[in-house]
Order: sequence, then C-alpha cells, then structure tokens
Amino acid sequence: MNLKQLSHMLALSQTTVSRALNGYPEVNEETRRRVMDAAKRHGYRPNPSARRLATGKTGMIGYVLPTGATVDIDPHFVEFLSGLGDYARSHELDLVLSPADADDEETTYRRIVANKQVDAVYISAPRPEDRRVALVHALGIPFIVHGRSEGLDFDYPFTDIDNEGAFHEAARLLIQLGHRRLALINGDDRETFAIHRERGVRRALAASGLTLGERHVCSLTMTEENGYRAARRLLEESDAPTAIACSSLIMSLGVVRAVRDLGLSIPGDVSLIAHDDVFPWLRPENFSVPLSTTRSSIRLAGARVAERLAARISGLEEGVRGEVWPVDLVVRGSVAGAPA
Amino acid sequence: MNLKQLSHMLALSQTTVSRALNGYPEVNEETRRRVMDAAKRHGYRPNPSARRLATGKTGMIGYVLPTGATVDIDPHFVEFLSGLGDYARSHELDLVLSPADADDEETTYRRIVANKQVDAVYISAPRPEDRRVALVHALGIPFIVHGRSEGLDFDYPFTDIDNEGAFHEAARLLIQLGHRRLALINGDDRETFAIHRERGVRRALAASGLTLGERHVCSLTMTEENGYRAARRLLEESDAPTAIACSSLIMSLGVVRAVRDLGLSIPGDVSLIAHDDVFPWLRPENFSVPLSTTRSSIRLAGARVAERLAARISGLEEGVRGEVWPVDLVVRGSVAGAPA
DNA sequence: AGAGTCTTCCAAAGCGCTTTGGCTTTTCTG
DNA sequence: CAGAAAAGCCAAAGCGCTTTGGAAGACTCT
Repeated sequence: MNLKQLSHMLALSQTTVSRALNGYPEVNEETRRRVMDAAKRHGYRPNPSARRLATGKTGMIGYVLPTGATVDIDPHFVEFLSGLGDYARSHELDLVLSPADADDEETTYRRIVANKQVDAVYISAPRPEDRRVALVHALGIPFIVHGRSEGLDFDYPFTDIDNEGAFHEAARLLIQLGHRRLALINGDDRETFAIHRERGVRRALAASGLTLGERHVCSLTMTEENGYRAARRLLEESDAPTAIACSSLIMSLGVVRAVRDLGLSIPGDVSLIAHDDVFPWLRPENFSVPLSTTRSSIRLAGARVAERLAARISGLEEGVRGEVWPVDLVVRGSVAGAPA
Repeated sequence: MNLKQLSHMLALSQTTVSRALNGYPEVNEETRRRVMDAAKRHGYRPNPSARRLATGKTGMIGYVLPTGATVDIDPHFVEFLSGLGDYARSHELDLVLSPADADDEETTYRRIVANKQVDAVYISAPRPEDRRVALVHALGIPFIVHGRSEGLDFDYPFTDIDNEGAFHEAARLLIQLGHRRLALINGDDRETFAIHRERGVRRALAASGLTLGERHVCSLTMTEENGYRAARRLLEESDAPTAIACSSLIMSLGVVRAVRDLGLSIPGDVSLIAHDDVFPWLRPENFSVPLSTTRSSIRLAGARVAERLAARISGLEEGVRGEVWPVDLVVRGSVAGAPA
C-alpha cells in the first residue's frame, strides 16, 4: 500500500493525503480524519526510502564505531547503548553504527554526512582538540558529544559528568582520612575524562600542600590485568601509596587482586575508591570489601544524549549548551584512615 | 556531484555511466575506464538514498535491540560487535540497531522488513522454538542466527558453538578427577545455549552413572552477584558439590568470592571451570587461581556472522547450513582431584 | 456586486538512482 | 556480401514520497 493507491481510493490527490498525514494546516480537519482513518485501516506506512530521498531526513542517529583487529570496543558502550536505545525507541529512532578504520574515522564521518545517512551523530570518548568534534562541527550535522573535548576554538553541545569534581572529592576524602601518598590508576590519558580526573586529584592534593608523585599516576586501558599490574607496581615501591583512586570498576578488580597477592589488605593497608559507571553485572557493593565509588550512571547519560539528539533533529534544541552532571561519592568499606 | 552532472560532463547517458560504474557487461571497457576515472577524479559517490529507493538495497544489516528500563544488554554484545564491525567495515556495510520493546520485538522486525530498511538481519540469544527465527524465516529476509533454536519445523542458517560438547568435556574432566557431585551455574535456561550446556553436563554424568542433582543446577542472568549467590547456596548445603561448571566469566568472579567468603579454596575444596567468551578486559588466566575454561571467541563469531550475512546478501551463500564451532577446553589451576 | 482574502485541494516537478526496451553500429557467419 | 548476431549506447519510465505553484470555490468587506 503506497501513497498513490491510498490517495486513489480516497479520491484525493497525493498532495492532500501526504499533507493530511504529516499534519500540515492547509487541509480540512474533516478530510484529515478521513485520511488518517483510511491510512490506519489499511496499515499504510510511508516508505522511508522514498521519504528520505525526498526530504533528506532518515530517522536515524549515527555513531562511528572505530574497529580493527587490535581495537577493543569499550564495555561501557553497551550500557550507554541501553540508555540510548531505550530513549530512541520511544521516538522511533534507529541507531546506525558505521564501522570505521580506527586510524581514519574522518572518512567515515564525511561519508555519512555527505550521503545524509543519518540526521545526527554523537561522539564519545573525546580527546582534547578532538578532530572528530571539529569535523562534525564543520560539516554542520547536528551532534552531541558524550564527554568533553578541550582547546577547541568554538563551543559545542555536550553532556558530560563532573569527572574533575568527582575525583577531587574522592581525593579530598582520602586526604581528610590522613592519607598523604595517593595514587591514581587512570584510563587512557589521551582522553579528556582521564585528564579531568587527574586534575581533580591534583587539585585536592595541592589544596593540602601535597602532590601526586610522577610514578603514582598510571594511564592504561581499563582492563582487570592493567589494574593488577598498575597496583602491583605502585604497592611494591618503597614509597607505596596508602590510597588509590581508580578510574574503573573493572580495573579495580585487578587492584583488589594485587593487594591480596601482596598480602596487604583493604582498607587496612590501602584505601581504594573507584569510579562506577553502574554496570548491572558488577556492583561495587559486592566486592569482597565493598568498594567506595564515585558513581554516575552511564546508562542515564545514553538516554540523555539520545534525548538531546532527538531535540536537535526536530529543532527543539539549539545553541551549544554543554551540561555537566554532578557525580555521587558513595562511601563504603574500602576506605579508612591512613595506616600509622 | 550527482549522476546527471557526471554523465553530462562525460557526454554520456546516465544509463551508461551507471552501468559502467556498477560493472555491467554491456559497456565498452575503454568507456568504462573513462567513466571510472572521471568518477574518482570528481569524487562522485552515488547517493545511497536514491539507490535504495531504486533497488531496495540498503547496504545495511539489522539487529533488533530489545530495550526497556529493566532490560540489560548483555555485555557480550560489545565483543560480538567488535568482530561484526570489523568485518562489516571491510565490506562497506553499516549496522542498524533498531530498539524494540523487549516484550514485542515482532513489530519491529516487521517494520524493518516491510520498510526494507536493511538487507539482512541477525538474531542472537535464540530460544527453543524462537518466534523471531520463525518470523524472519516467514518474512523472507536473509538472516543468520547466532546460536541455535530448537524444535522449529524448518531449517535455517546459524553459527553456533558446541555448547553441549564443551560442557560435556568439562564435566568429563571433572568426573575423571574423581568428582562425583557436580553443580552447574548456568545462564538463563530459557535460552538454547544454556539448555545445551546443561545437556552436556548431564550426558557426561550419565555416562558414569551419575546425575545432576536438581538443586545443583542454577539458572540466572550472568552477573557477578548471581554467581556469588548461586555458589554460596550450593556450597552451604550438606551435599555441597566439589566441582562447579559455570556459564560465564563474570559469574565466576562471584563464585570465587563466595568460595573465599566461606573459607574454602579453589581447587582444594572445589574445582571450577567456566565458559570464556574471551573478553579483552577480563582474562581467566588472571584470576587469583587461574581459571580453567571452555573457550570460544565471541568476537570471531561476530566476524563470521557478518561474513555470512554479506555472503547471503550478495547471493553467494544459499541454503540453510548451520555451522557449529568446536570449543577449546583450557585447563588451568582451578581444577584438581576431588577432595577425599 | 466586485474586489480581495481565505480555505482547501490538485497537477506536476522534483529527489538521484536503476533498469527496461529499443536503436544504432559493428562484427561475425555461411 | 547479405543477413544475423553481438556490442554499445540512449531515452524514458519507474522507485514513493514531498513540495512548489497554482486554481477553484467560499467568504468577507466596502
């Protein structure tokens, strides 16, 4: 059932039927009702391919997915996706993942924009002076950044959490508990979130006249193994830290294992606070020693990004407002006063 | 730059240019070269929206993503996606995720097929008599099932691993080591993979005149917490198992924690074998006691599914061949002879 | 009543591609 | 060398929708 058939059986022109269906004002309410009715009764659904050729609108939001034999997709992605998908569904939006060579995402961005394959895109895991952000900005497609870049000479819309604030608070708590030697086991510090977290820790330390030793900050992809290695290296040093802030729950699994392997204990010998993106399958309260966390649901962020993308597509949101969500500090058993 | 312009500047008809570009035979090789050349030089890329309206081909593969406030996307998904994306990229395929109400995926399948939004779909986590499989089969869109259904009155193409064989081997090893009371901590047993795994364990036990006690098999979503609960319940019973087979690495984190909480040890008091889908961020050899596993890369499966989808789209693969991959049994420190 | 203004609808021109059917020209065949 | 077959190209008709530019009729106003 296409528009032609429908309009023919209504003895109306395609124009009128199309307009009736799309809510244009220049059609009699009585007529509109008739059209709507017939459309529903015959299960008419406009062909999206035709519509997108005519309008350029696709009803899809895009994400460029870096791939490659050595490229691992962040497990956080799936949680973000849960939120994004949940919102997208309610607005009849689909998500298209365009796989790209991780070393050349630009080509893919250009392609999906030039081909009008999606109405908007989002960008995740941004870095300072992120080229993708600059690119989509230049290309003029609606977009939202999940996270923040830095050092760009223009403003752009983003949704981020207060990584600096979160880690500042975490560090401040540890310092208040008497810790003097803190360490940070961070994610990839080419990404802004990691930079902000480090900044937060440093700021808290500085406020008490302390510093973050150069060897006391690690930047690694967030795997259990890397958490283990980092913790092990840190704790075997002569000036081992008495408290660790860790950027991910997965890494802290490794940290906990390292602590145990070294015959140390949490929080007796070392306090631990990690960032929790809220996974349904791994919860900080269930760690052998319940883990203190800075918590922010990445799933909620996904839903929010979808919401803003939808708003931008339909013109309801304009401007370049960046929003920064506060992060909860949840204190559990893994922190205690510094050992004597 | 569109076809019209290009053909005009080549002084050829759109027909000829289109055919030259798409490799049709009825065009002079010399002409084809000229066309190809000009196309490249001017960076001509056919508009996909127009192409899909004309041909019905979209260059996209689809996946219906169950969503909802209480629905969690399986963390395995992201690894599968890595493989799928990696292959898809090399074939210029995009992946479209269509979020659906988890209680009504059918509507979404019908929509994406009716609208010709994708060239093929894949289905994951199938159940016996899976309605989605029956549906896409009936709708006639090319598809591959990742995993297997059961009890369907038609054949269909799938890529699965030998779950039954894997858990049969695992259980057989444990039995050979003298274990008599095995337990299975399984995933959701409404899904075929879990049924097959249980079947494998039972078959191995039966071969030695043993059985799987009713209370010795748990079926839960695969979270750390559920692994803990299940293990704890099992090990606190009077006829506690001396060996556990576990369906996921994440769950076994909880199992290990439970064992430790109860003052028991692996493998002294209880042997443990888990299934490993191969996550980059959590590796069985790094467990405090290196974990024996049945191993199969879900990422490879993703790539294979993409490969088969691409083949089916281009007509290179036909028929309903199901393929079943063997699974490695990797023995590490977590298994030992049964305690006296 | 005539002019002007709405209201309501329509015909037709796109959107940019593929493909059918046919028309020349060239090449082969007996 | 005539006739048939093959090669190479083209015009135009879709694909199914939106949107432009009217037009016809109804209504208002002076």
